Order: sequence, then structure tokens, then C-alpha cells
Amino acid sequence: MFNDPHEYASGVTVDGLADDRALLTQTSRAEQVAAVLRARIAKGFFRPGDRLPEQEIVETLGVSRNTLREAFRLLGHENLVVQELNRGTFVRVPTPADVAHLYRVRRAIECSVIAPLTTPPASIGRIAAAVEDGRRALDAQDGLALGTANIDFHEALVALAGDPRLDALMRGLLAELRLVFHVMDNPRWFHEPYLPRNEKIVAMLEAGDGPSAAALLDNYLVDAERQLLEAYSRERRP
Amino acid sequence: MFNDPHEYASGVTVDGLADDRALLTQTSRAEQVAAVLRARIAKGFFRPGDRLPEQEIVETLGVSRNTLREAFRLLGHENLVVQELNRGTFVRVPTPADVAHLYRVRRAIECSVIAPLTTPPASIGRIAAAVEDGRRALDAQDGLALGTANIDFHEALVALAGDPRLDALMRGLLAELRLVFHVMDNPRWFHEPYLPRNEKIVAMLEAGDGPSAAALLDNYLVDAERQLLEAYSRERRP
DNA sequence: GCATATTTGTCCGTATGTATA
DNA sequence: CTATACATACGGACAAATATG
Repeated sequence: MFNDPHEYASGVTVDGLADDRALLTQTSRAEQVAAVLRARIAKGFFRPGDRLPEQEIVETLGVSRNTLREAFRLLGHENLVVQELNRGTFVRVPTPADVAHLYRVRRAIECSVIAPLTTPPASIGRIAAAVEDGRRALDAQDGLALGTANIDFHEALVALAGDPRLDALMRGLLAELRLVFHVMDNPRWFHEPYLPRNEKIVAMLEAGDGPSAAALLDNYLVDAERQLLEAYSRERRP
Repeated sequence: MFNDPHEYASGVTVDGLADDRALLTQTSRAEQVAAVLRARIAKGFFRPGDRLPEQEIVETLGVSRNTLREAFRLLGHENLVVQELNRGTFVRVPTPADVAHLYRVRRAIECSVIAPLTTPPASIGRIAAAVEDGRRALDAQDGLALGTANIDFHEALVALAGDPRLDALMRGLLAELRLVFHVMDNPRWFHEPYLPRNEKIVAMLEAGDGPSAAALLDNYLVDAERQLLEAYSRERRP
């Protein structure tokens, strides 16, 4: 098929196109398995502290143990699971120190993205849309959707940098933060008080005032961290 | 010629690799193997673009393919190697976009650590020591030691946060940044102009003026990134 | 504390597919 | 086009550590 000369339309150049084939379908089994497990963990099907039994997962997914173990290594490096030698692989149970770390990095990253802005960013639509989603979720008393909208908001903020690797870093932080909420008994309305602040940040960005938006966001995240740590140490199951 | 296994690994040396087998004794085999390869990459024995031949490494280190593949997954997740499906594992060749990303995160993290400081930090000794090491290296015309001292300086800065996970994050960034210098022809004296700035930052921290130190560091890193990107696109081998 | 069953850690053999000379 | 070397993935094996009764 790729070698059939009739496949080529005259006048069209495909020079170097083959180099990009790697971008199409090329993903290893281990990555695919990791993606499946990552999704299960994110949705809370696998809860923090749960052991992930090799044999059972191997039989369910129809992959070999070696492949699954490669996937475990990936997730371990993402801090979504911990691998205890000769004991197995467990969904990570974040410590308060982990929470502090996550918020520390979030503040540094998110604020550094918006602080330099002096004009309204072109792609502010996605940010505003996330806030509106949050408002609708709040009106509909949908705590889960409110949490999702909040995550979208912060991912959209970081996306302003136009740095795909920064997006990936942020996704990892938020994925880990999700574990914190899965540990808590009642995380539903945690994000409620922060929706008005999100709206104010959008307004400041639309006014081209990045520094003020960053300052507000910084305070916001400090407050959120404190509130979360209080609730976390109170609610989390040992 | 066709049967010589070394023919495949043209440019890759595994001489002395067996010496590092002593490191294989503490945690899981995969982590140990990853540590060995990480060290080899950091020191430039494996250069950016080099393929890491599975069979040869397996034979040299005396571990199974499965274990080595787990180690490769770890290194891939650290962005030190790229795994091209059915082609193999290669030491990563950073792009200019990667350099920009690394400096973006460095600026955000490092500045966020020292900006809040209002009193001289207790553990400033390690920072000052790194600067002094740099001064000695410069006097001794030792470019390699100068680079090492510079890395120590920045790691010590981040260590002020007292966050082990932040230290690990920073180590990863600097490990990847090392790849950039391994690609360049003459990175030896790149850090020279920044030693005086390091000294000034130490002075500001000793004066308890975190915000000024952070501002200086931010400018510093912007300059370094620009200079590095210029030199990188000029010097890097294709 | 002991014996047993289970699970993990690691290695090996092998079949299949892919890329390259 | 063929041949070859290599990577991918699977399955089986066994020792070691852990969990269980």
C-alpha cells in the first residue's frame, strides 16, 4: 500500500511525511494499560490504598505480567501508585506533605503563567467557558460537575503558556490531587467558595491585568490549600 | 562486520559499564538499572541520540530483558530517553522548545522558593558553599567543576523549601538540562558569566531580601535561557 | 511461633512484527 | 526483495518474600 506508486498523487510531495508516522498509532501495550489504569484511578474505581493485584488485572485485560509491570512502573513514576517491594502495587494515599507540595507547585506554575500578561489573551474563551460550566453546575447542585469545571479552569489557565509539556505537568499534578479528594468523605462542595474567585480572575485577565490576576490566584490557592488540609486531616480514613 | 554486535552500537561505548554493577543491590532491579543508566547518561557516556541496545546492556549488567525494559520505561517517563516503537530506546535529543520549557519551570519553581523569604535562611551554608566551589573552579580554569557547582547552587536554592519532592522535581529538570549541554560542542564556559550573579543572590539572601533575590534570579534565568538557545541552535550537531 | 498458600520479583524461551542493510 | 537483527509481547518457571491459618 505504501509502496504502490499509484498511491501518489502527482505534484504532491510526501517528503519527510513518513517521519511523522510515529505520531499516529504508535503506542506500546504498557502505555495503553497504564492509560486504562490511570482512568480507573481518576474515576475512583480503584481507591487510594487499594492493592492492584497483578494476576487479576492480567486476566481481565489480557496482557502478560511483564507488560503490566511496565505499566505499574509508569504509574509509580507519576505518583499515582506506590510499589512496595515483595508486597505489591497500591493506589497512592497522599499525605498532607504531598498536598502541600502539590499546591506549592501549582501556585508557582499557574501564577507564573498569568503574571506576565499585560493584554487580554486570545484564548481566554476556554477559561471563561470553564467558569460558566462551573456556574451552571452550581445552579444545578452538581458537585461532581463543579469539580470538573474547576479542573478545566486551571488547566485552561496553564494552557495560556502554549507549552504542551507544561500542560502535561499540570495534568499530572491535578491527577494526583484527585487522589486527595477520593480519600475524603465529602469533597463534593469543596470548590464552591472558589467559583466567584475564578470569575474575578477571568475579569482581570479580560482587563489585561495579569499581575492582579496572579496575586488573586496566589491567595486563592493558599486559602484552598489550608482549607483542604484541614478537611483532609479531619475526613480522611486511616 | 555484519555479525559484529558493536557495529550496531556505533558511537556507543559500554566500556566500564560493568563497574557500575556494584550499584545493583538495594531496591528493585528495575530502579537499580535505571539508576545506572541515568548516571551513564548524566556523565555523557551515553550521548543524546545514541541508541541503547537492549541485548548488549542486558548481557553487561546481567539482568533480564524484562527488567531492563521496566528501567527504560522509567527513564522514558523522566524524558531522558525516547522509546520509538519497534525501533528501540534512544537518549533524548532536547529541542529548543524543551529548553524553553525547562527554563520556564525553573524560573517558576526557583523564584517561588526564595521570593517569600524575609529573613536569612538557616541553611544558607550549602548555597554559599556552592558559590565558593564555583569561584574556585573558575580560578582553576575547571569548566566541568564550574558547571557542577552551578547545579549545586540551584539545587541548594530549591532545597530551602524543605520539600523533598520539589528537590526531586528540580533534579529531574537539571538532569534533562544536562542533555542540552551534552549536545553542544563547547558548553564548558557557559556558566562563567553567571557566577557573579550567584554571589549577588547569596548576598541578598543573607540580607534577608528574598524578593530582590528572586527578581535577580528571574532576570538571570531569562538571560541564561536566551544565551543557551542561541548557542544551542548554533552548536548542536544534527 | 510454625507451616502452608499466595503473591511478587526475576529470569528465560519463543513467536511475531518491524525496521534496516 | 530477501535476509538479518532487533524490539515487542506472551507464557512458563522458580526463588523469595509475604500473608494466612
